[in-house]
Parts: sequence; structure tokens; C-alpha cells
Amino acid sequence: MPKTTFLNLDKEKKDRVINSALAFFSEKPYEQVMISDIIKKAKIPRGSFYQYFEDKEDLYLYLLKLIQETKLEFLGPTLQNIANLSFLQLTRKLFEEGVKFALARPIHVKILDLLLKNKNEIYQKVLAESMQMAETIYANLIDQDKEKGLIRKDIDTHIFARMILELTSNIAIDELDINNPEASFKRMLEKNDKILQIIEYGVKEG
Amino acid sequence: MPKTTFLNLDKEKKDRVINSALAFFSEKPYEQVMISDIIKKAKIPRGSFYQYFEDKEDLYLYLLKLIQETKLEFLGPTLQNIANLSFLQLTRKLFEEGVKFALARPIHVKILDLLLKNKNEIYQKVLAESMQMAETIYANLIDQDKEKGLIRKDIDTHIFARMILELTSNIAIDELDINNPEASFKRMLEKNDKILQIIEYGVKEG
DNA sequence: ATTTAATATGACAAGGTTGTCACATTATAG
DNA sequence: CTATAATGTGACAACCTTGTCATATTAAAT
Repeated sequence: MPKTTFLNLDKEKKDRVINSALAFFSEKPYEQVMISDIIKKAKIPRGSFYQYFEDKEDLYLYLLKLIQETKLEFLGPTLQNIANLSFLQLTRKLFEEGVKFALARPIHVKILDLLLKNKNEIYQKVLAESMQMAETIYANLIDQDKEKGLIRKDIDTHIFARMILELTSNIAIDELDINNPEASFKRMLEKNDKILQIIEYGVKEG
Repeated sequence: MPKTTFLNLDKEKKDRVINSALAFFSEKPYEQVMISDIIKKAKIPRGSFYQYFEDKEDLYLYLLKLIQETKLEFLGPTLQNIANLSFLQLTRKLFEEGVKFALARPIHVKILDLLLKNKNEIYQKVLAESMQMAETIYANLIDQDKEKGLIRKDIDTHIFARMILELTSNIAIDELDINNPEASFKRMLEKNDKILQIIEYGVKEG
């Protein structure tokens, strides 16, 4: 956690630091981001940085917390209305919301994407558990839908859950084009639909 | 390319350098691997390194070439007998061969995996084009199978090709366990089958 | 045996990064 | 209007990493 000195800073300066850090952590993996670059872009002296944060990890974990908060806030309304959805409906919803979030907060999404791909020490520390939990939740929903006769019982629950998790996290980022958000959005939603169609009905004729 | 000095080296020393480099490049992304570490592990003096290679990139590109050769050699027999396979049969075959290769050459696979995830300058230089080409080939095969009535015509060819490419590259590495190759192998093949089943028939009941 | 070419070595300069610290500046309290 | 606490600063030590180069050492050629 940042020291209180940082939290007491006026918003402008705080934002300068946060935005500078977000920019770098969205461009390179954690290990390759340099404190020197962050303070240079944020225009704060080296000494100040260490007055605000313990070290790079301290700052990074703080950013992740901010990102998580932003995402939860963003997903809030959606999460209110998922109780009656089937797993596939939920997946479609989350795909959609994922796209929306990626367009609204591309930097945040890039940071999460890098962390997801990197599987470094910090990933183990902060994401591994959540991913495991998400998988379990998905698995339970899938099993429920099997009981309801919505999903074939011979499907491997665990693997299906993993597939969905992998596809949800990877697909959004590729097609993202900040310069053309509307087109981007449409394209990504279409892609989502097509992927889900394959998963629902398969590709085999007849 | 390495300088002739390196190529003329006796096999033992050459292998020491290559294996040391392979070890590091399979553990960390290219940018985070340090020449210092490689020469230390290979037990060659700093000066020698620069007598053998231009720089880190020179060495890395050389390793990638070796890996590619190994892989092509490995896949050779398989590639002889794919002419009459449907796209899905081919996919199954390549999944299988991918698993076998990952077990036979886990270090190589890890290096390729890191490169695939990183999308850095070197990726653009050596892999981007191949990936594009693979996608095109897949797309053609899919279209052919649509004509033959094997794949539903309403499936989006491009996206289906991408999905398969993504799944083939990501799945193999996760479950890999060097300590228990046979169990690993069996588990991974089963996983492959289950994924392919979802892709062929979909998950939806009825 | 001598000369010439090829290799091997490791000290070193140049450049970069991190974390600290003594000191300057500003805010707060008495 | 001090005195005390909180912040702001940037020079600096300690540590790395890269690429080079003058100097051995070894091999090949004459």
C-alpha cells in the first residue's frame, strides 16, 4: 500500500503519478518497467517516489487494486441481473461487458492482459487465486445447466470452464482499436457471437 | 547468425553455450534474459561470447532457427500424411503431435510459448508472418471442408481458424509435467479430445 | 623453428537502475 | 512569530549490464 503521504497528495499530482505508471505497466511486463521512467513522466523527483511508495511492487499492487475497483464498479449493474441466466447466456453477457470495459479502459485491460500472460510472482500473488475461483464458479454453473438439460452431460465441465476463461481473456484485446471505437465495438461483438455459436452448436455439419 | 568461430567450436563447448541459452530463454522473456547469466552458466568468458555472436539477438535468432529445425524434423513424418485428412482430423493430429513435441522438447516449447505471448519486436520479425500464413492455410482447409459438407457453412472461417490456432498454442504447455511424462501425455491427449469434441459438436443439449 | 592467423580472456569504460540520506522547503501548531 | 512536523529534492553510493580492446595463448602454415 502507498504511504499516507501519497494518499494525502492533491489529486492532480496523484493522478500524474498513477497515469504515468499505468501507461508504462500497460506497455511492458512488470519486470521491464522502470521506476526511473515513471518518475520522469510523472515529473516527480526520485526521492518523492520513495516517500510515496515502498518500491515498484508496492505501486503496482496499488494500481491493480484501483483497476479491480474500476472493473467491479463497471460490472456492478450487470452482476445484479445474472441470477436467472443460463451459463451460456452469462458467458455472452460477460463477453459483451468485457468488450465494453476494454473500450472504456483500454489501459487497464492491457495491464491485466500482461499480468495474465506473464504468470510471474505477482500473478501467483494476486491473480492465481481469483482465476481458480472463477473456474470453480463457472464449473458449478455448467453443472447446474447440465441438470437443467441445457448443456450436454458428456461435456467435460472443467475443460469447458477453462476454455471459456481462456477465450474471454484473450479475445477482447486483439481487435481493440482506440481510434475507431464504434467499429471496434461492433467487430468485437460480432466475433464474440461467432465464437459462442461455435461453442454452442459446434462446427460439424449434420 | 553466429560467427564462424562459434560454428567451428567443438561440440561440447557449443552445446554448453546453446543449452545455457536455451535454459534462460525458456524461463524469462527475451528482454529479461541477460548475457551475463548465459556466459556464467556456460562457463565461457565475456570476450568469447562476443567472438561467437554479434549480440543477444544474434544468439536468440540462432536458437529459434535450431528450434524450428528440430520441430520440422519432428513433424516431418506427420506432414507426409495429411493430404487426405479433413480439417478436424488434421487439427486432432496436430494437437497430438504438439503434445508429443512438448514432452520431447519442453524447453523448446517454452521458448516458443514465451515468444508467442510476448509479441515484441522479434515476434514481429520471425513469427508474425508464419502465424498469418498458418491462419490462411487453415482458412483454406476450412473452406474446402465446407464445400465437402463436413463443416457448417454458417461458421465464420476466419474466426474458427483463429480459435484453433489459439487453442493449439496455449493448451499444450499448461498441463506439462516433466516429472511424469506418461501421465502428462495421457492427460493432455484427453484434454485435446474433449476440446475438439466441444468444437465439433458444441455444448448445447438437443 | 618462426611467422602468421585464429582464439581465448578478463579488465574496463560507458551507461543505466535502485534505494538512501542530508538538507531545503512548506505546512501546522503552540 | 517560533518551533515542530511533514514534504520535497537531487546528489550519491552500490550495483548491474553491455560491448570493447589490449594482451595471452594456441593452432596452422611456411
